[in-house]
Amino acid sequence: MKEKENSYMLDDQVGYLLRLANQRHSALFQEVVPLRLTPTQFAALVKLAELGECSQNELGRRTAMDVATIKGVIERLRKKGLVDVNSDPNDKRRAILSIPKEQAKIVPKLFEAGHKISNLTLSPMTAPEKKTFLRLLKKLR
Amino acid sequence: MKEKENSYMLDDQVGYLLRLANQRHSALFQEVVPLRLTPTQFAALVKLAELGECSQNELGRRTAMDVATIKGVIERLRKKGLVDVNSDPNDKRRAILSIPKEQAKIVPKLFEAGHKISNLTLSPMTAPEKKTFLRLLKKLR
DNA sequence: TATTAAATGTTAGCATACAAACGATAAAAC
DNA sequence: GTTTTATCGTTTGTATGCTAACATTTAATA
Repeated sequence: MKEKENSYMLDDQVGYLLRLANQRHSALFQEVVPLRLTPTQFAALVKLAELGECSQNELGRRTAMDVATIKGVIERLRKKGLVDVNSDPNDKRRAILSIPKEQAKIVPKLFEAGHKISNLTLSPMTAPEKKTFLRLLKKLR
Repeated sequence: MKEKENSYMLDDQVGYLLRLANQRHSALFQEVVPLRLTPTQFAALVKLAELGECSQNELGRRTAMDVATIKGVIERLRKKGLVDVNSDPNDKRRAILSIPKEQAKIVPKLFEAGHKISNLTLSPMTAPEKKTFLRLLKKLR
């Protein structure tokens, strides 16, 4: 059975609903996250914490950010003192990123905030719904 | 049972997955949509087609766009000749938006493209999965 | 009626997000 | 060993998306 193409319900379309869900998440994120981090800054930081050290391009790939996007994100994190940037002596193209030792203690706080934000975002769902939703959402990568 | 807060899997978090799903949708959108419309330009246009005439602020509310965002979107649509902007004689604050008569014929093409994009975006899912996913996604508004 | 409050649209600033083009460097192919 | 290709990072341009402050106009209230 084919859809009628003389009608279109914007409010039922997956793209529109994804935008709304993102808006919801971003608003909750902002209320909970420490240090006024943005979602992308947060993603870059926790992934860098996971990897330990990493080049800028690789961190971008691991967090699904364009080279131009990760560049700006790292620059703002650097200004906040949350990321160190050093040049790789073995590869003059590379910039090696790391979290300064003095800032290591914030990582557990980021994890805690992250869990809280995820729970808040999914709070309109029951436990089995959350599980189903995340499973299906992962298909859209 | 409480989550361990000494670990955090970015790739399993709803916010990150929503960003990835949005990226997927945007890429497909761009391949299919006519006139190089962006997702927000598209949303504003089809909602305006649905409403017939509308003030700028109301169109923003109906498409979940901030006043500053809808302002820029309408300005770009106006430059493309896809939206007319006229001042309301009964309310000097208002700008009345409409789709020019010469452009009315593009609306069915937008609907067709919109259906195609939604189908492509959800193509990794089975029919029942699509239904479940959209039902759950609507809870995150 | 005068004051207050609310709605509409504008502008500026910050932060993604992506495309495209570029120089420098390193790796692969010949 | 030289040429070709690929990778890394930078810069520019366009388009959201939000906050905040603002002027104008309209509606509500005292």
